[in-house]
Amino acid sequence: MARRAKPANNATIIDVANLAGVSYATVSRVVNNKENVAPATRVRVLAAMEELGYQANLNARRLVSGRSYAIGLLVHNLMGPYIGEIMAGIDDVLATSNYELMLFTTHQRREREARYIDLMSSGMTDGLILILPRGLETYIRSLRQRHFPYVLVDHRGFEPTDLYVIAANWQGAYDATQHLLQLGHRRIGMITGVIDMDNARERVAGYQAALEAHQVHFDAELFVEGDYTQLSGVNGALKLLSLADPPTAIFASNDVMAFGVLEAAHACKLRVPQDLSLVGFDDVPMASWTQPRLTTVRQPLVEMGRLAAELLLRTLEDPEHQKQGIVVPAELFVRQSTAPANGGRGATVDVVNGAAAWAEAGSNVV
Amino acid sequence: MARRAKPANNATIIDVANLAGVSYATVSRVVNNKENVAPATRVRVLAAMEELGYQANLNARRLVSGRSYAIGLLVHNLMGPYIGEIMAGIDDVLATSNYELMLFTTHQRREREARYIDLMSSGMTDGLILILPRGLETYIRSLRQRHFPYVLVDHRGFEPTDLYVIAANWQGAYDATQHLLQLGHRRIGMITGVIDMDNARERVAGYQAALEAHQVHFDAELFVEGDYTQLSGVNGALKLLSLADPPTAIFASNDVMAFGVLEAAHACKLRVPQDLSLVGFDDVPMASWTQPRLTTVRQPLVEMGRLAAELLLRTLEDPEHQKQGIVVPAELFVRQSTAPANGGRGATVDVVNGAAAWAEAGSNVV
DNA sequence: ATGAAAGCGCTAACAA
DNA sequence: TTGTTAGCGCTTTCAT
Repeated sequence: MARRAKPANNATIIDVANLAGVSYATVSRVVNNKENVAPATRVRVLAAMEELGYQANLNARRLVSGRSYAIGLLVHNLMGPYIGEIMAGIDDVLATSNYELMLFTTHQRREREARYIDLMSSGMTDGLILILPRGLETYIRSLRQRHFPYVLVDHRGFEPTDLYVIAANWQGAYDATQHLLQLGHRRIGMITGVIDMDNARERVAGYQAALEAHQVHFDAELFVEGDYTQLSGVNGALKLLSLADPPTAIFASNDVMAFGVLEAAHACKLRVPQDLSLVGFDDVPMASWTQPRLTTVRQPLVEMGRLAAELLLRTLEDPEHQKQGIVVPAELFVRQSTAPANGGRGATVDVVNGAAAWAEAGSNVV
Repeated sequence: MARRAKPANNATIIDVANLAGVSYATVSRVVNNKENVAPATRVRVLAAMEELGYQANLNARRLVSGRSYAIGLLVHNLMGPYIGEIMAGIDDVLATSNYELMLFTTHQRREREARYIDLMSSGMTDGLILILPRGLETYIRSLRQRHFPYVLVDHRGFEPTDLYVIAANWQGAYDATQHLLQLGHRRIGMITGVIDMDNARERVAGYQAALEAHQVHFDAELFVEGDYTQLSGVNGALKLLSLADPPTAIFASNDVMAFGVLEAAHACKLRVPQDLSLVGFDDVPMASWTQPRLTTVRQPLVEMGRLAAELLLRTLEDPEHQKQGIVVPAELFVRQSTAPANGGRGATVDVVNGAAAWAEAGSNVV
C-alpha cells in the first residue's frame, strides 16, 4: 500500500461521511452543490465538514476530473515594469475565478521549451498565456498540435485562429510620430524594439506611415534597432545624435529606452524638450516621474492582462465558441518631453564629449 | 465510471507497459529511476515511452505521493520593481529543481487569506514564500498551526523559529545617514516606509542611531511616514521642505519615494544635490537612470529571492534539520544625489509655489 | 528482477 | 434522495 504523506489537513470525504452518517457520495454531492440532496442531509453534512475542517483534496479532484484548475503564464523574464502590470491584470481576473496562476519563465535556456510543453500536457495547467517568450513559434506549434488552449499577449500569432491581445501599435506609433511632425520636426529618429517581434514591427510601420503621410523622406540613417533595455536607448541615442545631420526628435519604441535617450541627451548637454523632443511607448508609471515627464503612448498593460485572462477562461469554459484576437487602443499622452522644433538647433551637440561623460558617470553604476 | 477528460496527451503507464511487454509496475520503476530493473528491460521500456511520447500524469503522482511539487509565492501586489526582482531570484532556483511556482496575491481583499490557507492545506503547494503580504500575522499563525513550511522575505517573523531572508536594514540606514552626516548635513529629513513592517522600523532605527552617534539631535519634525509610493515621497518632501528650518538632506526609505522627492525638489526649484542631498534605499535599476543618479542603499533583491527559495527547498527536503533566518548585507552606493552641505541654503525654498507647480504639472498625469 | 495488487481521495454513473 | 461502485494514473509494498 502506498506510503502516506498526505497534506497536513487530513480529514477526508470519508471522515465527513462517517460523522454525518451518510455515504461519501452524498458528501461529494454537497461539496459540489448538486441538486439532489435533502435539505436536512445537506445541513448535517455541512456541519460535519465544518467540525472536521474538511477541505477537498485538490489533487484527487484534479486526477479524476482531468483538470488542474490552474493556468500558466509563460514569460521570458520577470524584471522590468512591463511584465508586472500584465500579471496584475491576469491575477485580477483569476481572483474571481476558480483558477490559480502558475508562473513559468524561459530565461536564457532554450532547452526548457520541451519541458514546459510536457508539464502542461501532463496536467499541470489547463491553459496558457504567453507573453513574448523567446522561441514563441516552437511553443505555439506544440501547443496547437496538442490542442492545448493558449492566448498570446503582444503578438498576433501565426495562424488566423490564434488568440491574442495586442495594443494598436501601428496607430500609437503613427500618432506619436504625427505629434512630432505637427510640432515641426522633420528629422525624427527612431529607436526600435527587437525587430522580430510583432509589436516592434508594427510600431516601425506606424512611424513610417506617418512620415509618408506628411511627405517626409524616410532616412534609414535615423533608424536604429534597440532591444528594449535602457542601455540600448543610450547607445541608440548616442548614435543618432552623432550623425552629421542629427534628429531634432526621437521616438523610442518603449519607455525604458526613452529613459536611456534622456540620459544620453543629458550627457550631450542637450535639453529635453528644448533641444531634443522625445516620445516613448508604454507609459509605465516611471514615465511620469522623470524630469521632464515623458510624452508617451500608453499601452494599457493591466487591461491587456485582464483581457488575455478572460479570453483564456472563456476558451476553457467553451472550447467550441468562436473567439478572436483583441486589439486595444494605444493612446498618446503628451507631457513635457516634446516641444516645437526650433528651426535651427538649440545647442551644439558634442557627442564625443557627451559619450565620454556618460561613460565616466556610468562607471558609478556597479 | 468517471467521465473522461484527460489531458491532451493520453499515453498512460499501462500503454507503455503493454507496448514494452512488462507490467506497469516495472514502467513506474523505470520512470522513477529505481535500482532493480534489468538493463535490457529498462531499454525496452524507455523505447516504448519514447515511441508513445509518454508523460507521467502529474496529478496522479501528486495524489499518491501527497506532494504537489509546487511552491507558492504570496505577495501583496505585483506592480513595482521590487517584487519582480525577488521573483526572478526565486525562479532562478526553482528552475534547477523539480518545483514549479504558483503565484498568489492578497490585493485589497483581506478575505482571501482563508482561501489561500485552504488551498495550501488542500495540497496545492508544498511550501510558501511570503513577501510582506498584508495580514502577515494571520497567515503565519495558520501556517505554523498546520506545520506548513514557509519562508518570509523582508520580515523577521514573530517566533524565533520563523525562517526569513532580510537585508541589513539597520546597517544600511545607518550608513546612508552617516554618509550625509559626514558631508556636513545636520538637518536630515527621513521619509519612512509603512511603519508596521520590520524593514521600515529597522531603517528608522539605523537612521536614529547614526544621528545619535554623531551627537545630532533627533528632531521629530524631520520625520514623516510614507508608504513606499512615489506620491508619498512627493508629499513627504513637500512637507519637510516647507518647515521653518527645512532639512538640507533627505533619506527616503525606498527609491520610489526618493523619485518623489526628486520631483518635489524640482517643483520647488531646488537642485539636487547642490541644494538638497538625497539618499534612497533598494537600488532598483531606475535609481541609476534618474538625473542625477540616485545615491542609494542596495538591497540585493534577486539574491534575496534566491536565498529564500533555497531555504524553503532545503526545508522541504529535510524538515528536521535546524535552519535559521538569513540577513544579507545592504550596501551604500554613492552616486550623484548627495553633496556636501553648503553651510547656508543654496536656494530659497518656495514650497507654496513649488507645490502649486507640481499640482499643475501633475494634472498631466492621467 | 518482475508482477500482482492495494490504495491515494475523489467524481459520477448506476441502482435502489 | 441516497448508496454502491468503478475507475482516474500512479507509487509502493509484498510475493514470486
